[in-house]
Amino acid sequence: MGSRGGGGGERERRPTLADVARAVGVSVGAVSVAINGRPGVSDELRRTIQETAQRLGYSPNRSAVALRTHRSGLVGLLIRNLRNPFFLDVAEGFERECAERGSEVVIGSSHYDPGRELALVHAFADRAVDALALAPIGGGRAAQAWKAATGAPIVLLNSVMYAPDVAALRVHSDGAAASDGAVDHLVGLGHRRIALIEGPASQSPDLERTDFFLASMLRHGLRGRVLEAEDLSWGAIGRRVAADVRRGPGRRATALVTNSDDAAYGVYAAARELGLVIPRDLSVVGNDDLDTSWLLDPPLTTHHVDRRGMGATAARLLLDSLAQEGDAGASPAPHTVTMPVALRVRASTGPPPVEPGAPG
Amino acid sequence: MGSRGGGGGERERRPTLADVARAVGVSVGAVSVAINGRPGVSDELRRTIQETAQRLGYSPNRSAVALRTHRSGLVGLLIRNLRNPFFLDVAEGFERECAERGSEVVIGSSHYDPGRELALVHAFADRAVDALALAPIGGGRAAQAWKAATGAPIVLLNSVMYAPDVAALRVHSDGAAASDGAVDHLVGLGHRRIALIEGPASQSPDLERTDFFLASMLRHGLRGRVLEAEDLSWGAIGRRVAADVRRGPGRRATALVTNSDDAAYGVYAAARELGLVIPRDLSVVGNDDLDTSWLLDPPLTTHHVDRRGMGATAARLLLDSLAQEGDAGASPAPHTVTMPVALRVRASTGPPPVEPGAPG
DNA sequence: CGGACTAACTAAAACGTTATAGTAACATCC
DNA sequence: GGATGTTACTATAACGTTTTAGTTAGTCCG
Repeated sequence: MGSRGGGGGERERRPTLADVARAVGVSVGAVSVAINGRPGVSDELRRTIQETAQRLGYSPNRSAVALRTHRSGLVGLLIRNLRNPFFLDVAEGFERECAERGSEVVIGSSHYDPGRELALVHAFADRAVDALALAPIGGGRAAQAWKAATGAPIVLLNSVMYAPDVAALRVHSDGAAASDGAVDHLVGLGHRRIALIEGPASQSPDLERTDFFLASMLRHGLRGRVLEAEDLSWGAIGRRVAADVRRGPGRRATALVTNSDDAAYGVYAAARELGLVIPRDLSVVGNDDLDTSWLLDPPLTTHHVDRRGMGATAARLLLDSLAQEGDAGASPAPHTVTMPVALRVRASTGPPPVEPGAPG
Repeated sequence: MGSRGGGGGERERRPTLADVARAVGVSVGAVSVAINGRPGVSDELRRTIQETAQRLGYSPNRSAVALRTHRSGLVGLLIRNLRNPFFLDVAEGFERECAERGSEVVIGSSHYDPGRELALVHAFADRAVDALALAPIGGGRAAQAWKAATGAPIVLLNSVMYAPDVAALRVHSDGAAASDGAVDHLVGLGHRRIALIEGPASQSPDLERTDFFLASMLRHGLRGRVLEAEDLSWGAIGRRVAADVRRGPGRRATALVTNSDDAAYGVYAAARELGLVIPRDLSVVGNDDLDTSWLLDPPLTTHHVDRRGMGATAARLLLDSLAQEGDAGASPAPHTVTMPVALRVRASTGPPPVEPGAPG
């Protein structure tokens, strides 16, 4: 029954380098060198050693390796919220790529709390985590703290303006193109009063998104409005939308742009409660193209971006940078990758409602 | 500018126990004992040491601790697919609970590949991962491998019948109740030809779900059908549904039960392509109550379960079991927690279509 | 006052690797 | 034929902890 604890049978020690060495009759150094494929042993001995290791079921103790080499084979993924479906897909791509290259990923969620974010960065540093992918929240001390504590590579996700002084890799979707795409589409349909839904500045490092939106509006000679919700929960978004609707028919926004499909879902929920019909009363543009978005009622107009590719790219940048680290002195230039976006026009956008007393 | 690599300034070594010991003028043993709050130093010295450690910015090297104690402070979470929104919420609850108790979580995705699942189990074991939460795929060697390699605690998620011989903790939602709830509801609406959509047996360890479904049907004197899709992707589900629909009006199922909301979404997608209107032509019951499910067109009838609570429960069981391990010899009894489910009746279910030539 | 006990520490041995310095054997070369 | 390498190894010192076995000093007690 192989019970554990109590008076049960003792768990046998897992084999170590020393066990393999003893079995073959050589020194542990030779075994280490042979197994890691470094030069220094004859081909024949290497083969013997590898066979014996296999036979004994040897596999290296990663804690010992990490202690000795300061490399843990762990890559950190620090995101704001595990439940965000956007980062889920990113995480999927990230994990896949890491797995392929022999790294495990340790995941942390900041829950939008700067203190927790910083604590996780230090926890990762204590663990000798080799590299970090960070979707930061506002403030911006985390990336610096990581660099200061470890000097190891870091990639920032979807945060163009964040911590510009930190030598970081960056991967983000093309925010300017997405903004232009959404605004051009809505203006083309006849909308003039268009608003962007945002969370509080402190929670979002994608502040440039707001700038992009205002710029896109300006190109059409329009002044964009920004509706700042307390946070990005559906409830908070709903309250903010309701407040805008109370401004009345001639003043409320006829179209809402969001920075994520998830936020757009919040608008859907609010519209349902307010008795507004999308798109007859209100047009909505999302951003992410989550799988479920075309099953919604109505299907959501949104920007598609290759989220999994984004995660994989982030992992690739990180691991490449890690591999280069030992090489020639030159530190690799901080690299930025911009992922293209594509507007998917669906049924959540239409012409604005005709207003009483309006011309035509 | 603190550049890295090249000829840049050297990163200074992070302080160790020895540094603190030197600063205070005591032995490293004393410092270790003082910092970990174990008895053996005077209160005064303890205070001095802790202050000095704080001042120097000391924090323990987890690799060294892990090497020495065989405890890494890491908990493994091994799921089938990161993109599954169900396990996302579970992961969220799990991560939160672990974080609160000072463990980091290292995440792995089997991608429904038994080989990869097994490889990850061994990778976790090499890392001295303290405990494992596993959402296994069919076959069932992974849990055994974990026990054999580590003897450490394991909790199985939503897999009642899986590896019954392994002394594991188990957390799952109440499959029998969910099955009864769905079938009773549909039969109450007048349905008689009800089918369950399933993936291939090899991919799903929730095989008891099928049994539950057949039993629920039998209680009404009905014979349930099981539609087995090649896998649980929307495409595969769509093909299986299309095949059933081709059986013709008098023979095809009028209602479909799924084991997940995600699978139900696949049915929605298929219905849309086949020109079937839900619920007029086909009723659908999901299982999970994902956030998006009530925004769908039409809102999905489904079973709600506290997914985050499920993850938190799993973490709690695991960490409690870990804490007990050192204690009295008695190994804690394998514990099973069944999470209650609640049917949310929405608009995806209605009376079956009236069939030509049927009585009434 | 001397033996037994406790409290508060120190010294040193692990834990399982990797890396460095050393050694023995053997070829190379002027 | 001795200096000079090269090759294939061995022995051993780290890495930063925890833990075990001492060591010293102080207390208690008869």
